[in-house]
Amino acid sequence: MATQIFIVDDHPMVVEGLNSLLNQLENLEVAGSVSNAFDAIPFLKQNPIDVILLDINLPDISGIDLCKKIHKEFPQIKIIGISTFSERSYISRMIENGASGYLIKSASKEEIAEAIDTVLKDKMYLSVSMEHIAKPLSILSSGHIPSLTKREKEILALISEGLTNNQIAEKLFISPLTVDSHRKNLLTKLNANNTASLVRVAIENGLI
Amino acid sequence: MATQIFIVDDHPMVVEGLNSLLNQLENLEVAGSVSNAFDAIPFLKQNPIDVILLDINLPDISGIDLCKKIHKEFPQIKIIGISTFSERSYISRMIENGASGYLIKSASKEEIAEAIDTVLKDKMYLSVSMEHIAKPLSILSSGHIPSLTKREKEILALISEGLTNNQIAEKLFISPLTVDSHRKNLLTKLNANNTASLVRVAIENGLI
DNA sequence: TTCCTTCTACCGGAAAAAGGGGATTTTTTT
DNA sequence: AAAAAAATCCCCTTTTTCCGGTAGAAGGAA
Repeated sequence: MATQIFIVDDHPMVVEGLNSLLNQLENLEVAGSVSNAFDAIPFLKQNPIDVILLDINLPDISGIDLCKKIHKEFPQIKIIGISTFSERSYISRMIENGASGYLIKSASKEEIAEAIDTVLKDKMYLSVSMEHIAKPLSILSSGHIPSLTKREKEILALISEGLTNNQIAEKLFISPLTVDSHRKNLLTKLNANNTASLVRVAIENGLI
Repeated sequence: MATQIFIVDDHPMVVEGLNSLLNQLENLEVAGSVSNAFDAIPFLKQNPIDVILLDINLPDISGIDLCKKIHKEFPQIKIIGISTFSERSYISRMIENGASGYLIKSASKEEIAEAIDTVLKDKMYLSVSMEHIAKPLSILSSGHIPSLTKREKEILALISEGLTNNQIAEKLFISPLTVDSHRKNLLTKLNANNTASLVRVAIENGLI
């Protein structure tokens, strides 16, 4: 029996495109598609699926969370994340949550076929197109997304809004020196050398 | 003769999807598609096109610039911008540069058909799906998008990468004082009070 | 209870940025 | 050629951030 593919993506254009591209390939069959996370689980309970192509940005819950859920309930199903390159920061988190690979939306038919092939062999597939991207993610490449504490996230958000240490201190009823300490920790954790790169890295990694 | 459609998008999945969706509609014909800005103009010189579906994120030059170029050279051609909702900040600039409408990638077949229909009647089409988007754009809603000069964009990018005025000056072979002048102009133009908000606003508005 | 993390707070000095000017040259447009 | 826009450079002062530490208090986990 042909490999059963399931598509989870809320962009009709993309679903239609994947359908059309996959139909040109041998030994594959698109068993179905849904446009949100909510409908995905029931479908999987009813149908024997081999590979899921899962968009990272979904309207209801994030692709990351859905990925985790699917991987827990259906560990035999291979998951390939799909994203546009602007959301590349999510990728490593997908992998951490059970995905076996990812494709960016500019992937060619051949790359899609290769990705499916690779994950079916229990290997990890990483889109080569990724390498075309000019600036690789500093943090992504180093492997781990730094975990920030509640307070740090709070202060990071205020920094990105343009508040100074003094203004933040006033707002949070703490000493400006404390804010400065948090700021220093943020710079270290996100591997930034100043406020500018701090904000950029934070936004790129979805921390804000 | 059927309405001639031209697609400019670097995501094969999307191109394939649009092709497939548009073929289901009457009185339309997809005359061709290219995956970058460079190939777009030559194609337009050779083929009589009515409507262009133009992705905002292209590998070579930005969709905005291409939009401007096409509108200048082929003013009779209607342009519909395409973007995912995360890039919604570009939309108003597309409109300012000659686009007649935009669609987000989660648009349905019916919306796409309506968009094409609308722009052919010399009207503006704005995707209704847009209204579901949670936070409206600060600058978009306030009406005007600041236009930055080449040098300003260049310096803005370097600032966001964490370079100081001195480092930027060295890199561009200009005086640090000049860099500082540009920096001050950037702060004014983007209505930011410091580097942090400068970088945030810049990223939110797709300036980086 | 001890360990660990988080949040808190401090010092001193150096470096960078912000604010508010002014002014000349180069490039582009009309 | 004239006007407008962009890019260049400079001064001064104040504010803010960066860097290098150190260290106590609160709270949860082992």
